[in-house]
Amino acid sequence: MAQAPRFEPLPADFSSAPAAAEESVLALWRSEDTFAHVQRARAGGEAFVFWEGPPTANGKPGIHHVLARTLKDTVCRWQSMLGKRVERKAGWDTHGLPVELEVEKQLKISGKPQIEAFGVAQFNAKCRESVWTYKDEWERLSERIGYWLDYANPYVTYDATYVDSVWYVLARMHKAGLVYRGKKVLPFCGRCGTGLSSHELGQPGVYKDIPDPSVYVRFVLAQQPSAERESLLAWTTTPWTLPSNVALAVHPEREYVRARVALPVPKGAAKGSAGHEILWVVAERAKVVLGEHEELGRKFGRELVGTAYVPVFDVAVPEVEPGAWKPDPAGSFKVYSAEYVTVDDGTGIVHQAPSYGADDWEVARRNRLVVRQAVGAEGRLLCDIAGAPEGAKFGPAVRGTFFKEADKALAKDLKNRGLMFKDSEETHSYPHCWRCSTPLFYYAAPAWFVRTTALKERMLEQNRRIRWVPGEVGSARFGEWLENNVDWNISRDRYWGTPLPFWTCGTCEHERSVEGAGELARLAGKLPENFDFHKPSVDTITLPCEKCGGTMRRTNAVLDCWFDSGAMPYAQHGFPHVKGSAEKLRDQFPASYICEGLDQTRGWFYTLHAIGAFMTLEHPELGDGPAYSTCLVNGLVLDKDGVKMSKRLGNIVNPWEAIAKHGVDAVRWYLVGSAAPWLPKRFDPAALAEVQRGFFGTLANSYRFFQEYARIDRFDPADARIPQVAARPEIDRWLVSRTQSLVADVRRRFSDYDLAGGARSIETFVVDELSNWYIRRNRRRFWKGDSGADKLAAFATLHGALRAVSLLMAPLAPFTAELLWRRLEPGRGSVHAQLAPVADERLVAPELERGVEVVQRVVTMGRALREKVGHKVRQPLRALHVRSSDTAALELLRSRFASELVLDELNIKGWGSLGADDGKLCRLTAKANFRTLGKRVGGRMKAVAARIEALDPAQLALLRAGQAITLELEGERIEVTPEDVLIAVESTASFEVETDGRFVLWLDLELDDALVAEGLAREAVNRINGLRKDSGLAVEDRIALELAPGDDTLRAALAAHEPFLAAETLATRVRFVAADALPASEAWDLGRGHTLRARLERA
RNA sequence: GCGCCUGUAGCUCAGUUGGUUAGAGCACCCGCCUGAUAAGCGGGAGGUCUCUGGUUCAAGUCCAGAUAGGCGCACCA
Repeated sequence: MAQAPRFEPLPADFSSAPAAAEESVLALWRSEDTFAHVQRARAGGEAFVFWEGPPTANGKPGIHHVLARTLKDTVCRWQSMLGKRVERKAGWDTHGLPVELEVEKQLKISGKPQIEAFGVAQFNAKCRESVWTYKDEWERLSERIGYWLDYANPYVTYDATYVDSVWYVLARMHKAGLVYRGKKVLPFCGRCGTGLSSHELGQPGVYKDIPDPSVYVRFVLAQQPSAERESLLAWTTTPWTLPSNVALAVHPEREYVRARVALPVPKGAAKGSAGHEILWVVAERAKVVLGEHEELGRKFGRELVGTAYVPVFDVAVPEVEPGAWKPDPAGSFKVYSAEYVTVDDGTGIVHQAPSYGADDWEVARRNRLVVRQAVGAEGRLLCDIAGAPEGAKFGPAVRGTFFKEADKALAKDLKNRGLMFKDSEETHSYPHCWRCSTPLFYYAAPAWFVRTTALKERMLEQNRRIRWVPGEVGSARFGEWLENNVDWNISRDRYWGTPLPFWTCGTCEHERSVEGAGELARLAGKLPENFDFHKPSVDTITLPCEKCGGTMRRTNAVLDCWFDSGAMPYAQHGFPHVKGSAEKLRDQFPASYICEGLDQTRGWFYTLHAIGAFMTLEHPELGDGPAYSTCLVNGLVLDKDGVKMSKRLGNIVNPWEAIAKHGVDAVRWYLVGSAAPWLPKRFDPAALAEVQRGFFGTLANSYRFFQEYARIDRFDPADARIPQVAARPEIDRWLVSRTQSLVADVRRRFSDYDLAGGARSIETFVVDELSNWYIRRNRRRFWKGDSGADKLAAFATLHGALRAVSLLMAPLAPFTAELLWRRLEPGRGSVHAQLAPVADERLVAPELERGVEVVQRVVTMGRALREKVGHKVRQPLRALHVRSSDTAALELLRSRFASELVLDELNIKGWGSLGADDGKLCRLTAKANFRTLGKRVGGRMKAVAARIEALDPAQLALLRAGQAITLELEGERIEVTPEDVLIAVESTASFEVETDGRFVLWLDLELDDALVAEGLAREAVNRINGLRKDSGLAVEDRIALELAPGDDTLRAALAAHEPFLAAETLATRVRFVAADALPASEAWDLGRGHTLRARLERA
């Protein structure tokens, strides 16, 4: 016979210091290389494709990363346990502004001129280093939280093979006609000197409320029709755009009023004493903007078109070539019509600065207006406009002033010159650069675009095939985003990024794309030694123009780094340039599952989707579906008061601290199990402690219990003498049945991405059913001396349940599961290499599960009743009486199994009466079963319900006997079956009962001498065992006991129950001595006036 | 302004296709147990299911509106 396994105890400090135990698991995984082993074991499995959204390693990971990574890890582990091959390639996002910004900070430089001065090559070298600042921290945390990822072979977005691949994607898009170069008004960051894409504008924290000026400016008519000065009144919140003004716009179909308004007067002077002026505003706004005024006339907007006015600033502002049209200087400083003008605020007259607004740009294009730029790409004035008055706290609006800072000086200047009608401040939400926080401005700059609008329908259609969890993120949020899709600005006038693979000819403007380093080498003749894709070396490569023979130079820009990460499905394999990458891509596309934060809707979720929509067209072998088929979205992690974590508030939870204190399994379990993943989550350390204690503590105790006795008895799960499940006692079959139900439930939920639901199911099972019911009920079976079939059955049942739990919890709590599994199944390797259990339907016993439910219900009521009547459970009582209308439940209670459970739990000698109704102590009441009847009788439900409540006992008896009865209602006959009537019992007794409508319970409270004696014996056992514990005895220590009862009744009672007493206290010898023989010991009060002294020693 | 989500006990959350008396954990109060023991268990108290209206025989659940919070979109001339 094989050696029985030694069930090792859990680490002694598992409950008090779980982190140490987890570290030991990590050490084991490291030494065994468990991850690699599991991956090898699944090498032949069907692929479950997971893509890791690449983090940037130049920032520290936080607690929200623990949530996201746990969700990723749990699903991957689960799928792996389903036998799937789950490749888990790590990835790093290494390009882009955030990196450059970090390096600028490091070098204590700021802005493009300083970078250029520092040297682009050196700057990019610094960037390449900087991206790894926190790589170790990321890897350490990922390892510590059990996030299994292949960090040995990550994809890195700056790697040559990666860039080579991204070039391929871009070049294919270019060849498909989807890439174009345009001049567009874009949100622009002056500090970074580059435009932002619309999804960068969607990053959290971009829109911030800041005070903006709100100014009403007079545009004085060039032709003054009367002696009183006449102006068009325009409103703006961006005075800095006024020097670049070239036109005004009005709505053609709106009415504008010519209003006579009193000029402002000094305090105390009569209104109008300073004279009047005439102002034009849209009719709807006249009252609000002008206040008291005299209406002199009205004109439609279209009638105002062509009206000329005097420029507000008489300075030479640089003009720029719009490119798309030839400007006509004669058109400047006139009124034009534009449909977009609204009357919700302002004056209905909109000042036009084409370079700084998309709508303005469009008006300028249609009317061939001149484009003036007083503010350049750095966000600073390109010429002197206005000085600051003496003593002003603000500076002048001179060349070099940052646009936001020019506002005050300009406003002051307008005021001094009498052109300011009204001047105030309003708080607006204003966009800021998502990384450097500089206020953005809209600016017309040349940029490269991907015509994603051409893919809109395809993206919408493919989106409908993605399973979003939760669904509304896809249907509403993402869908809406796609509906409003605009072309993707992929160019950034920066340094550290994938260079755009587009070359243009200086002579004939011919433009071409390059698919990768190979093609570049072919076109250029050869590439320099150690060719690097990055700036500046790539810019040294020129190509001969295939059209005119001129010289083609690469466009200066680099790629939006979001494109990098969106291209990871292809570039992580180096597709198509790396050998074998085509096969690899086909195997690993589309993703079965991705999971990131809600903020990625416009980030990675979009870029993957958009590029996927194109690549699946280019490469039909990739299928016609979306790039990913399931997307699990997780919400924000807030602090315990529901406040967003921020450095400023100091409420950031350090993941390391939480992990050190409670162990990462508790953190994982809490984060995933406490609520749906997409809901904002509060991180409450107190709740975390509760998870650790309540669930993990109980589970550990359950294992400890098993382990202790299994070891003593050398239990072997492979023992041939273990009875088949069918031959085990009911309570065992019950737990086996519940175990199977749990397996089925968790399988369904985990496979359905309902991780929280699965966690809850496991937790309920462990705490309520396994620990609090099964183990508590069956403790004695494990203690008893013999090693017979019953004991083996108990061991096997408990072992099976713990085994199932360790397997089911493995994806979510990988450490604890491993600790348990390795002890329960020594020599079988890692729990993570196992296949998930499959429920055995044949072992599910619904009648037993129902029976235990009934038992638990009656026991709970019985305990409440005992409490009510003041008899503690130690005092045995003669009988328990039960009344119920539920005949099936009564039948269950009568079974030996249930009877034993109930009577033992409640310490009662036997059933008193167990019946439906004796007509005296309780009464039956009937209620309609709305669920079954409702559908059938519909509108007559109320009447039927009333009739059922009024049924007489004879009819109830019929129903209880299983017969249907017929009700007459307004001439109609309604058949009522037993199922349609819910019969409840109600007590009519004058003494204490416990009832819940289903059962009525009462106790036989009469105590005879025998019951009292037994109660006393139990009291004695209780005290003696307390003493045992206080004396520091081990559980299996035998004792010699000396008892000194205070009176003869007690002496007789204890003597009568001596075998019981001895057995319960493990006394090998019990000796009764005189009361004064044990003077040193404490006298216990056993109640009813009895006292007892005792002494014990180890036998 | 528009869209989505959330609002259930003091706190954190469950609540299946509408159906009898809305549940759990924590905290609180009162007990119990003591061979899992620096654990464990039971009982009690605690709810106008945010509000209003509607559909329905029946609404925490469906519909409409309001309200509060969150997230997103748009506008911000």
